Amino acid sequence: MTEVRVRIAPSPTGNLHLGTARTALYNYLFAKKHKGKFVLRLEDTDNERSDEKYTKDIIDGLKWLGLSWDEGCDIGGPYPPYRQTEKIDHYEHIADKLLTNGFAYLCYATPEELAAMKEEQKQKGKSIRYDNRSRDLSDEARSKYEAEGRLPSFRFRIDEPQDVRWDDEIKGPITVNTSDLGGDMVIIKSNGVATYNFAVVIDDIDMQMTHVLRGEDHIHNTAKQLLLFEALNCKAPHYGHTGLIFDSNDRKLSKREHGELVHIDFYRIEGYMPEAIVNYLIKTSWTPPNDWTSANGTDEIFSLIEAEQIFDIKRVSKAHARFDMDKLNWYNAHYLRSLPLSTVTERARPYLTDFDLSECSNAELEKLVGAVRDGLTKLSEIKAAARFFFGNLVDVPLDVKEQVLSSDDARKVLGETLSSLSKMPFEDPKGVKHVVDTLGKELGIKGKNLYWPLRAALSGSTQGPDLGSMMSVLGPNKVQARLKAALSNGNGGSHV
RNA sequence: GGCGUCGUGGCCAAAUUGGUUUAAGGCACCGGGCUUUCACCUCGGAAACUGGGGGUUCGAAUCCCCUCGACGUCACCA
Repeated sequence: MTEVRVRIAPSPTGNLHLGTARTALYNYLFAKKHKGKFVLRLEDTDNERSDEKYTKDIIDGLKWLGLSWDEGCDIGGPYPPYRQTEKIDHYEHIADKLLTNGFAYLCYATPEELAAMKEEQKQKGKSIRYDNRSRDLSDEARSKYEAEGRLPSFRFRIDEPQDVRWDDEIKGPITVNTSDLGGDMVIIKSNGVATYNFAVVIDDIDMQMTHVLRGEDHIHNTAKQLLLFEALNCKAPHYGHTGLIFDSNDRKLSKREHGELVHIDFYRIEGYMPEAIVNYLIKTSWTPPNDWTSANGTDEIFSLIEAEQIFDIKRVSKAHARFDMDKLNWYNAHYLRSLPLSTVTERARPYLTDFDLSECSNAELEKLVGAVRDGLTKLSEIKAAARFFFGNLVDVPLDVKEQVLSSDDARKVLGETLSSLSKMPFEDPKGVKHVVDTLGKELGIKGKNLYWPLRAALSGSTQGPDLGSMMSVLGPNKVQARLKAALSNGNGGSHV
């Protein structure tokens, strides 16, 4: 059996898109599952829109997700080049061959003429297509056009009608009639550059691809490409087409309509865990085998590694995927609190640049992150959640002061806690909490009346992580300072 | 418009590929427990006659026909 070879072939005309990432994931998983090779190829023949910065974003994004490839435009491999602009001549050379075999011909129609033709077809209510007008140009006509200085494009003959069929890895049998392909297709543009459909076929041949998994917006391209494989007398790869990703209104996810929401980088910046994105993206259109449960005891949560073992292209849904931010958030919250604390802490650092991190050791920072991570859905929220920790004192809003700190009971709680500080095992959250509880019992104060004054005095808010962890994180010095401050101006001072 | 693909609770989706499924599970939602609130965790609940209509069959979400809807595609973009 030949080795499985698949690829992701983005065009660097924009940042890494959610859909591209999902397709990359499926290809990657397919390769891993079959112990094959995964290739990253750049389809950059559109020199108008291509940009190096997009190439960087795409590569960085794929790596961030945890994907790696065996061959690619950045690392090379046995079938170079992996960038279409570096093999323009090669495409033209193959096109020449098609020309001499009669599979292709030169077309001298100008963009204006083609536009006029389409306009006319539109007027008549006919479907828009190329009318194959240059198929059998006489030598005289050709010389005349040449003399006019017209630059020809290469067109590939598409005989019609004729059914093109293939057994799609995801959708099952698909049939497309050549009459619906829009007429003879351009394979080399008049500027000498290969079109997408032509370059892809040559590349897939050169790189010996065995499977092509991509979005269903390529179904008609597949028909065209299959014809090209035939003309080139090469074995075509197997194809699989996934449904596209839509929003809740059945609109395709697009930069135009959804802005940054379609870019992987947006999620990285917002503080989503790559593990969550990967898990979510894979799960949107694919379900693990029925009898499988992950180490987590569920078939919802799984890692890339786990997916590599059990991925089966046949279980990719035929239907469209729907982007569901709630579910993504659920995944992210899950990973935020189940990933190793050290990992989350490292990833949290960039979000805490407002604070003076030299103030705390790495161990203290981990403790802090550990205390607040349960309440987060994404890391960008940690700035607000962790604010209470930094600085010796804390700002207590006036209304909180009045409502929570001004009563006699509140002052009693603060005062007693202050004098019990020496009894508190600060390294142990539960122990600290226990001391507070005991104290409450002695004072005959419990519930909110007991906890809220402490919360307010220590963090400026009545909400937040568990009181014990909070005090433990703050440590004796800050706790003492803040309790004192609250006690000294609990009746109205507005400064810290 | 032509051609193509898809259609199971509010959303995603399973159903050993026609047979104990009185249609899994997750998200969201609602309620109980745990908790100082929120959250986390945990337990439970409500929610679909499988787009609609016909067939075939002892039996259909699964097969056939019709119909509706959504989306894709009809470039010298990729």
